[in-house]
Amino acid sequence: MAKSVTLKDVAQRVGVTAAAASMALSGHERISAATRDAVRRAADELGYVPSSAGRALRNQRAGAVALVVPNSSHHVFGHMYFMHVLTGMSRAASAHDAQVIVSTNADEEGGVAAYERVMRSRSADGVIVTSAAIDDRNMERLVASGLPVVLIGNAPSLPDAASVGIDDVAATRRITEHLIDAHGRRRLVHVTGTLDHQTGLDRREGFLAAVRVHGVEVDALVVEGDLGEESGADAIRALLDAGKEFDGVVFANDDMATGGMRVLRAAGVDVPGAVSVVGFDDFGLARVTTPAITTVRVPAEEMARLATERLFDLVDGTSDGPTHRELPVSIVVRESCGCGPEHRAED
Amino acid sequence: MAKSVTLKDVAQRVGVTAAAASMALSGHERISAATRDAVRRAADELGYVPSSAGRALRNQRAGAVALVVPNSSHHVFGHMYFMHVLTGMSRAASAHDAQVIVSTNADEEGGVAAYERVMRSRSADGVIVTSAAIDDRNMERLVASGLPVVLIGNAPSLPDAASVGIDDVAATRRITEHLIDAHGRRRLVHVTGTLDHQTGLDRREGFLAAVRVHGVEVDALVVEGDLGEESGADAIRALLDAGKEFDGVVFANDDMATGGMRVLRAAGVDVPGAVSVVGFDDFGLARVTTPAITTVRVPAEEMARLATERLFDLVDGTSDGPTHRELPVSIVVRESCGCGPEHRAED
DNA sequence: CTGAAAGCGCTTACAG
DNA sequence: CTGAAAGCGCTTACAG
Repeated sequence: MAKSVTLKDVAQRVGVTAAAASMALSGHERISAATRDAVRRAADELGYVPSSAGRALRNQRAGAVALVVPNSSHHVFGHMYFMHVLTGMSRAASAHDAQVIVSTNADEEGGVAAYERVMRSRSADGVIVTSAAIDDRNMERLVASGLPVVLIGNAPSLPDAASVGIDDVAATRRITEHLIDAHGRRRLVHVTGTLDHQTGLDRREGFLAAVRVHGVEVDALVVEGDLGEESGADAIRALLDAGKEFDGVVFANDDMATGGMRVLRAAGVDVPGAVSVVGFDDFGLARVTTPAITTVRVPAEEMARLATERLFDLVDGTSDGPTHRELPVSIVVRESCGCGPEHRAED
Repeated sequence: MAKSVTLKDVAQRVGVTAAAASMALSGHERISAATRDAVRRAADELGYVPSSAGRALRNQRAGAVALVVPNSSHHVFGHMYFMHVLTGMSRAASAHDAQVIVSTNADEEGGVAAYERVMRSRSADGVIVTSAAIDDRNMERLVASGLPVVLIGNAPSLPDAASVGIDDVAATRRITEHLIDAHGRRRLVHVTGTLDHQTGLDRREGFLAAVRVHGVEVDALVVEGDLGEESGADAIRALLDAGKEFDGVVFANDDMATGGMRVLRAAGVDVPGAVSVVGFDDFGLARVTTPAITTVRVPAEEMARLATERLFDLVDGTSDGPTHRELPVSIVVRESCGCGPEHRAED
């Protein structure tokens, strides 16, 4: 490793101690303006940047936050989602001069879960966890340990956890009602997400609430999917093969909607003429399919930004206990439901 | 911060010094098997994980590698690309017990570039840089500084840099030739990427080489794009408005191809009937459009994995100077060119 | 063979 | 007011 510039180097050049140089750089008042400026100039000239390790050790603080991605969700969520989350985290972390560590947690069964490794090694001062399965024991342990954690999403089973999410139930209910009210659809199908994740349960509940209220539940069908494009295709194929009749499909995400629409088209079923389709997420895919998908826009980046802000509060001790923050979502109306050109229905 | 378990805690429980405990955990031979096991058991029981800061300070090594994303390329590359890169990096980093830091480098004009901050603060032992502009002075400085850096992509202007890339020229030439040879297209258009990036130049060169060799350069048109979906749309719209005639378009990426196809469809031009279209990247988008896009599959994850392996070689000093590694690419034949069902043409 | 010091780079509490 | 020690957690080179 190339020898790097330390505080001592800066101090020596100015003829003060490292301690004084440290204070000078931090603007401590006991250092005269003259030496303060001299030290800062020297630091600039030498290209001094504080050692993160030295600082972390002394301050008992890593100056970094981590994004932890449970194994289970590797296939579960599309890549785009994580990019939005990373972008949001980076934005917040930059504002706090902190680094972002990504722990895509390969395969760790027994032993300390990757969640905890990051924390116990103090590489990060806190972690953002997203899309963990409901019964993820490691999550529970981590939250119980008292280490700073903020979840993205809703976790009713972890009431002690700070979290930032959206109202999946209400959103799915609204978009389902759009099919019923605006398009007169009555024979509705819901293709669920993974049901070991809270979003899967919530979106299904929202769908069921809508059909119940509108009295069209007798014809409603629920098919289990896994959020993958193929599972959307499989679900529709199974329905068609079984001779089921339906005029609207509420997919728990856009990926499945894409797969489902592909099968419908191949079967000669017109979307949205014969069957209205809606999705969920709007992470990029929904806009580029043909027809473009009417969907619920999940503000992933903003969720991540807020979650990270909250995490810093926790780390700094500037906060008052865990709270759940809920963000509004909007429905982005495109073509797959039968509406005209794209527009957005605000919350 | 919750008080964490240190080596001293482990040592005390067993009744040895921290130094001995350290050696025991690392399996140093001077520690007897009995105490070695006792220490390890104690470490397990207490949930001891070494402090990354302590270790980094002592070892003069962060145990982390960073992914640096220049500002300039925020819009330039789609999100998917970065996820592939991150996945590849994580894989390699895990194998070396290293963390991955993401430096999405907000806005830093003067002063030390984010590139260098990460390195000088020794938060990371080396960095992977992807998609830097050709004339990025900070890149040059970083490479010149001798700090471990590996580029993803080709950088002929930085011969001293280790890098992992693909042959953009050959790949674009091949896919252009596919339009000429397999589909008899003669009036070809190329919509370029950003020309301040090497891939932009290389893909254009590949296109030009193909039309030259096949004697169809008289009708060839080159339009400058910026890799964004809209710029693909704009390029085609301009061509149509100008009354240009063409029967094949080689887009420098799939995003632009998507935008271009949208405009063609809106103008009533059949793809691939009247105009064949091909893209580049295959990061996910090309598969879901209608028609699906025939494209060059860029092995981004594998490039990142190899680049990271190379980076560790550099960090460890296990390597012999900078080298450029080139990965093979394949052409994924789908519908937009006029071919039948999807298949892949290997390199 | 083993015990314990030294020192990585930093910052703050303490001694003078 | 200012100088310099102490100590964060770790590991290895050194002293005994």
